[in-house]
Amino acid sequence: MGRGNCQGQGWWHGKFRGCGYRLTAGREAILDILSKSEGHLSAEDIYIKVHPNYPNVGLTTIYRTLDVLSNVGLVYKLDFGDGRARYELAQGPKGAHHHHHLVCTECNKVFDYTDFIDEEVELLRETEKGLGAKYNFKITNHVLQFYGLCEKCNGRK
Amino acid sequence: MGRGNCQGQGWWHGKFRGCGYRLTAGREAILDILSKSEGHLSAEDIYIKVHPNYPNVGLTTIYRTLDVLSNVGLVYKLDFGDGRARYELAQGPKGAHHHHHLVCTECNKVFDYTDFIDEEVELLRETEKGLGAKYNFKITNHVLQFYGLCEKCNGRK
DNA sequence: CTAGTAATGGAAATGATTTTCATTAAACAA
DNA sequence: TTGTTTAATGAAAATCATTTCCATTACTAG
Ligand SMILES: [Mn+2]
Ligand SMILES: [Mn+2]
Ligand SMILES: [Zn+2]
Ligand SMILES: [Zn+2]
Repeated sequence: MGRGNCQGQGWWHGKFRGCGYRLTAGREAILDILSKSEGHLSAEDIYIKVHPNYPNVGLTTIYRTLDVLSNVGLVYKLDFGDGRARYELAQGPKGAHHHHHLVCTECNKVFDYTDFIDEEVELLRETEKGLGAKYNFKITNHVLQFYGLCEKCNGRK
Repeated sequence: MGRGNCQGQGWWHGKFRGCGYRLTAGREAILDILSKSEGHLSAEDIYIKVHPNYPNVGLTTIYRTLDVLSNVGLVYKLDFGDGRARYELAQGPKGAHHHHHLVCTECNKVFDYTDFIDEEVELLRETEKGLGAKYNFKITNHVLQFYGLCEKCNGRK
């Protein structure tokens, strides 16, 4: 990374710096990996991908950075029930790419899908409104995931 | 499955035995606690409640039994994102009591709700069908949870 | 450039859950 | 009832993702 140049790098600079966080090499490396990979990486996945280029970025920093990034809203922390958190970029250069997840309980592959998103979002919004009113609950987010067997694993039985 | 009930036993006796599992004191104690408590107990919660009456039932057995029970379909294993699994009876003597969850991210209380269940279930079924067809995915279950601040925690800000 | 302090990495700690293994006790046939 | 089979059990040790500690480093404003 060239020193002294704080502008014109990644598209996330503005948002990141705007929240009062320092922009370090390790953090950029992590964002870089996340933006170049197909989502759903675990902390260790990221560590393994970052390490060759930044051997001095430790796993601890990966965890800490992912925490910061998800607080800032740049990444989503996902839980597919396999005992380790997964992370994906909340938005790309073009903006948010809203999707939901289909998880294979056999091979643990995760599939993004956007079909039905509109109806889902519509119902979820309505439900949130209704529940919020009835229970005086201020809903901030939700989790909707489908689990099952992917084509490959289903055929293999 | 389904086999004659032995008299004087819990309502789960038939289902449990029908699956080829032995019915032990520890297992009955755990089912008993689950059926008498308002759901969402962690393994340790259950251990603490079972221990006074069955001091010789260890935490290991609690975990093992909960695993068996959820395989048999008698309990649901729930994950509210606080790092420990929670368990609730899948059905009472009267049958299934389908509900969804509202989780307070501040005090970690979990609220059951049945409102909107019909619309939710309808949409979920439709989505499952559509996704199953499009991705050749055999969907077996789903998770839908809302997170936010309960009345108390929201007011306290 | 320098002071102030956020960020870092490696080691140790944490904590829920699982595994190991010797022992106990359901289930069932005799 | 009694004996046989083998599932179930408890205590301790192991796992393993994530967090905490703490001494050191390095962004950044001034
Ligand atoms: Mn995704
Ligand atoms: Mn519940
Ligand atoms: Zn699969
Ligand atoms: Zn609350």
